[in-house]
Amino acid sequence: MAKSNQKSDTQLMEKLVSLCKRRGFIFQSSEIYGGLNGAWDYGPLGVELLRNIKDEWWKAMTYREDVEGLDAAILMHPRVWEASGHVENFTDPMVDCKQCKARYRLDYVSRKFRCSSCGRSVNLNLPSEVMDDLLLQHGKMGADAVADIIAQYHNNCPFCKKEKTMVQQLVCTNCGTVDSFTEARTFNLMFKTYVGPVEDSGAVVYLRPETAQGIFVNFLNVQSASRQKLPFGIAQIGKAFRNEINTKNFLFRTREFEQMEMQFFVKPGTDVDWFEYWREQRMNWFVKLGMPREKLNWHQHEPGKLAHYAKDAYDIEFAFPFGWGEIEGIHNRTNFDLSRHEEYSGKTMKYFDEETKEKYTPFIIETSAGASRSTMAFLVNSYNEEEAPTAEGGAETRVVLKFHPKLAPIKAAIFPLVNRDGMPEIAKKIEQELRPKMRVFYDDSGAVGRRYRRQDEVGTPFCVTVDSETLENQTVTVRDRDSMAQERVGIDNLSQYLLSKVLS
RNA sequence: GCGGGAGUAACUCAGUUGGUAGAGUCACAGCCUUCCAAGCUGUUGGUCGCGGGUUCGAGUCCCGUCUCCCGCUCCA
Repeated sequence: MAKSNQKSDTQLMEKLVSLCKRRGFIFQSSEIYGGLNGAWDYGPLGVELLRNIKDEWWKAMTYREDVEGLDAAILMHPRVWEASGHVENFTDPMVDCKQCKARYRLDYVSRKFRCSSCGRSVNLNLPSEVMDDLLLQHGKMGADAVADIIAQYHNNCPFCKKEKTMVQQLVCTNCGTVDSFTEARTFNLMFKTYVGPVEDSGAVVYLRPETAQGIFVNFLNVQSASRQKLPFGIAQIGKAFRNEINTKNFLFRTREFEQMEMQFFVKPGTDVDWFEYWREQRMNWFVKLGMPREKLNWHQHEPGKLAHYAKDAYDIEFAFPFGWGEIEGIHNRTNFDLSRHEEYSGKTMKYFDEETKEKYTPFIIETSAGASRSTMAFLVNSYNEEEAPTAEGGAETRVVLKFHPKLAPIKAAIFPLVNRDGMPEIAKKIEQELRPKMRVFYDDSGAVGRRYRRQDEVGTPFCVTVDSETLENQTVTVRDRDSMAQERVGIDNLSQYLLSKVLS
């Protein structure tokens, strides 16, 4: 993001957040109690938008012969998260330098050993688990206790030969200050809770930090129940939870969020081709729903920075006002997950290929989209302010959310032009006819121009108006949100007309 | 977690040296209106984020805390 646009970008976000609250898209969680950090509620229009996005995803991903649906429980056996690596890798001990306020992951802090007697420094070789433990104990254990542990491996100082004098020192790589760190604090990003009324460690379970594991552990259940052959996928939409250190940017980084994930199981060796296939599919999905390609970006994870499970990984990023932000990840997870679950559960996760008579552990191509993040991206993308003519011939700013009709919370609004001559009655009848077929809104208050603008602000693609001509020939005007152009349509054809526009 | 900014009606914001809390918009009920908001009349709506303290008296001063925004940091 260019610096010069920073202020207007911030203003854009503020206007959007304000509109979201005022019109019932997004509210802050527990607002009357002062709010809960990083949690948001979807209001009447927000939930429609979110549902529409999820529906479009579900149709695109599961209305095909090679993908099945699933809805796994949020609570899973705790061993799942040991197998997945989340217990081990989702924990980051962090320290802050008291001198320069820099924050580090503890394992990135440089360290040396020093003799507390003669003061000379030396490199020591200790078993790695001892090294790790010493780091974790930093600040919590006295120098003597540290010296005792080191003495089990190096009893004497190599220089002055005194016993039990070696202590560790942590060096800030930013300001060079020695031992100025806060106590190590661990942030496990998984929320913990307890099964049953007793809070003992045997009953600990986690709120899932991703929906994917529910798919992996059900791989063979789904495969056999649906009689699918490889390659095939399993799709799931659901909430996930991460105890983020910092939440940020409205819906972008929250502690509770919703994922739309599809895990595609393939024969090893075919994974690279499927990876490319799904990348293309997923990018197209966003474009078809109205996102300009130039507002979307591929970000490839650097080979050295890939997650522990991944062979290749691309993110689809959207141009948010605060910069590029990931809205979906397409990852080649290899056979890591199934192999680990096989190891930890003792149950086979292998697939038997009837045709080639081979038995193997499938590779997995993951498409993992954020439903919450996508909702925010679609909101940002749809927000427009434009000059619109007024009745007096002047110009006013028109705020309009240009949602794709499939995503719009309200599909059509119905107005009587004026509240007399039988127009309200006809308009009411039209409303009742349309309501079972799509989300509609009836409005008869104020001038019709005001009603149009109100609908623009929530992204309603069509406004139907009953006027005096309706009384003569049974036609109404249908006003297009984006062009503001009107077209006369017969009441008989109205439902068909709108449905064809809304569904295509 | 650090630094900076902010929090007063549903929204955007005023609020003087500490002295009974305001405006516009929105909403609602009418009136008027024959196609692109801000005509008329009336009405609803605020423990000034929350909790302490100072004071005869706090939206205003002090302390703490929560939340939001920006920048760092972090983001298996």
